Amino acid sequence: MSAAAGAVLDARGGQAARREHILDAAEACFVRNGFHRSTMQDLAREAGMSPGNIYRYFESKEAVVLGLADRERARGGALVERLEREGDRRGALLGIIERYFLAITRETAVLRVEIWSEANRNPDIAAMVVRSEEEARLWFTQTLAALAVSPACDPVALYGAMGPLMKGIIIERAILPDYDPAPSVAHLLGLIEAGLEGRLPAAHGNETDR
Amino acid sequence: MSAAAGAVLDARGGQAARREHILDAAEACFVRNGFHRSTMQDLAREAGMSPGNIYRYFESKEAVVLGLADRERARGGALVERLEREGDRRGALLGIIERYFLAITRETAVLRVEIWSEANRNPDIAAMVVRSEEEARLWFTQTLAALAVSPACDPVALYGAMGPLMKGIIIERAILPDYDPAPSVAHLLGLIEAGLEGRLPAAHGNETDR
Amino acid sequence: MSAAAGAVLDARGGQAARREHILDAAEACFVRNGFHRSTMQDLAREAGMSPGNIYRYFESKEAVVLGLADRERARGGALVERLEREGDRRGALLGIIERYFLAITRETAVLRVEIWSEANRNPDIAAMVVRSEEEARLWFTQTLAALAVSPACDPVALYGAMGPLMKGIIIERAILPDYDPAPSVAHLLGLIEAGLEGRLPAAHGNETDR
Amino acid sequence: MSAAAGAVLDARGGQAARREHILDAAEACFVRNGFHRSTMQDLAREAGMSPGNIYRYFESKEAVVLGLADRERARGGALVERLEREGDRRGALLGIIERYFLAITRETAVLRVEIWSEANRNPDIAAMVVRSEEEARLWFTQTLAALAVSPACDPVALYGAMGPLMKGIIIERAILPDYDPAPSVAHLLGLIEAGLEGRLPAAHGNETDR
DNA sequence: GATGAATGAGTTTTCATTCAT
DNA sequence: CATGAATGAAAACTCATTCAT
Repeated sequence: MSAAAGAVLDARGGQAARREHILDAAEACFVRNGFHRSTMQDLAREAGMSPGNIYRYFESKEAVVLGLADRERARGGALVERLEREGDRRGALLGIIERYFLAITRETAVLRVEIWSEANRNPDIAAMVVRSEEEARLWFTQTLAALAVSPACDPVALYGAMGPLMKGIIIERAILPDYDPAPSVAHLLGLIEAGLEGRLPAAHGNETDR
Repeated sequence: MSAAAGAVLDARGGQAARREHILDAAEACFVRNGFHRSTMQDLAREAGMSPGNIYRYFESKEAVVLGLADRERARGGALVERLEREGDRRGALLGIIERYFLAITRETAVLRVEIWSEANRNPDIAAMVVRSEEEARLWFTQTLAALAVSPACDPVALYGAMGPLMKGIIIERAILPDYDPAPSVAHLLGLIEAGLEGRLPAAHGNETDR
Repeated sequence: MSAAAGAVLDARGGQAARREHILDAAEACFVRNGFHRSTMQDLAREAGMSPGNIYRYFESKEAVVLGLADRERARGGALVERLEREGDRRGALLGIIERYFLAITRETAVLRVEIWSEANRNPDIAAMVVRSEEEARLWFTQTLAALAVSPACDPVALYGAMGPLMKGIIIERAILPDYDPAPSVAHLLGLIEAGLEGRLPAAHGNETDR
Repeated sequence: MSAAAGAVLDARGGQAARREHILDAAEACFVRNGFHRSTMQDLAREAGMSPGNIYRYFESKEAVVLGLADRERARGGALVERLEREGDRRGALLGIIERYFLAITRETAVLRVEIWSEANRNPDIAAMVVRSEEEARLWFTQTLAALAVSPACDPVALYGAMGPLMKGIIIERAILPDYDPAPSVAHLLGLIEAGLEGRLPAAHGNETDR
């Protein structure tokens, strides 16, 4: 808040830091009250700045959600990068699952549902969500391919099985007050294990064929 | 659902039929634009009536969403009942999965995401979602228990594995333009099959224990 | 409610009786919630009839208030007439004061305030109020003149002193929860007594002359 | 109240001055059309600002009326204080009567009736009115006690006689187009004079006892 | 006559966005 | 740069009034 501190922020990366700060505030507000029940005044109060000032960093309220969705996406990428730098691919895979599913906070889950819901009406958000999904799919299939221990392993099919399960864990975390993700995560890990070994418990006789 | 039935209901249906009619309109609007971008004017136009008239049937806009969530819940129960009357338990289980997951429309999926999201800020909706989940859990575990072909079958654990998967299918249907639920449904059926036989591909060594 | 009873009402004085019935309902509603917080639906429910039907007897909601104000006025006249038929002028004067001030109900007082307030914005009501005041003034001055026991009695000046006092009693009855009108009524009677005897405690040296 | 003072307040007055400004506008509107026929748009136009801006200073339309009632109450207290500072108690008493009854404007009277009427349905207003009455009662009885010239003076009884008279003057000012309060005020002064001397023309034989 | 469902203009209130300071 | 007062265009909701039955 001091003039000196402000000057420092302004000089180098001030713009970006301010955006981050606003996104933090927005995240807190959106998790608490959802996107549509949070006003720009709320964000401003939470961020400790004036409403008008937010518009110096984001074109509109919608742009804030978009920024939030994008940050979530980028954070996933950054975590992956860090985990891969720190260890092997298997560790990265397990780390991602640990962080994004086993240890997911209700806040994160709620925010994700909020973004998915917003994608239904905001094409920019929808595009961001699709891009995010695409990046995840790409990384997972590549990682699974690299970790395969059997030529019968089909990374694409495996990720096809993992995808809904992962999203479902997030939903349950968001909507069920006492949900414990541990069993589902264990199931997810079992699924991965089986898939990497090429024995994905798959389709068999599909009884609901039309 | 047929045009004829609709006409009969409209002609002399009274209070309940009007509510249904409004809920149909609301569903169309909410799927198209989401809850918060749909105005009461929109609903009224879609329903072919005046805005004020909607308030004869629903106390508020929130009550419309709640009514929609409740109708979805009740429809599930009704479908279950019909399927059980028409055939055996296995048929009912497969029928539910066919209808709610394999053949799910994007509209239904979007509406579901909308309701889940709304549960984050509307306690009435949250209660309705929890109730709905509870009813589903109860029916599935009972049905699975009845269909078990091995004493090792654990219906509660099995439903714990199925739950996120089912919700994830709905999410993917809602957010991914070209999503085909068939593979995931096949996976779900395989999971059920295995679970009923008591060979649920379970926890094993949990590698992400903290 | 029976067809026969309805027919009887219709044949003779039905119109007037229905108006009275509606005015009763309106009075109850207006006392409870005031004119502006009472809806035509409220009146209809209270009157046990449909909203639309009220419009067969009153042109508009405003006409109902006007009708109520007029009925209050007419009732005063009728009471006066009855009292004068039953006894002497002094008895009539005391009877009016007993009924309209000593034994005034909170409901009546509230209704009166409601009408006075409505006169501020509805010219028809204002005219009715003025007419009502005029009739009262006329009757009181004539009666006071007839009852005078001294040639020094000035009925006009006396009524000028009584008027505000009487209205003030009504106001206090309406706005003060535990108001007891007895002392003020006693004062009013003392004032009349003195006035009739020509010793009205009047102006003396007016210290606030401008 | 002077144009100069108003300008000063407007220029750099902040929150409180803006509230005053809005209350002035509200007063004008309410006197002209009554509370229920004045819209927030009307207030805004009269105040020379946007409707939304009023809500920065008042929570709701009801809060505006409450603010107005409170300002009237406070103004009375302030006038009393000023008069007492400027002169003796007798002067204060006469000054209040001069200002609030002899020189009362139709606007003030109408506003008062509006507030009394509103008290019938708004509990906050009712509480404010009761509080206001209580303050008046307290000040008058204390002042009368101090001014008593005879041990027989009963300030409580005296105020009991004055109260309705004072309110009645306001009513007549509000509802009678050509009302001149002078005679009634003279009567009021006579009453006070008599009361202070302990010869209140009181109850005597109450002829309407039941 | 009577009903009550329906209308739709009008009202309060909110809030994203702007802009003078 | 930053503020926060101000805007004004919606939006939810109400209710006097109408009219098909």
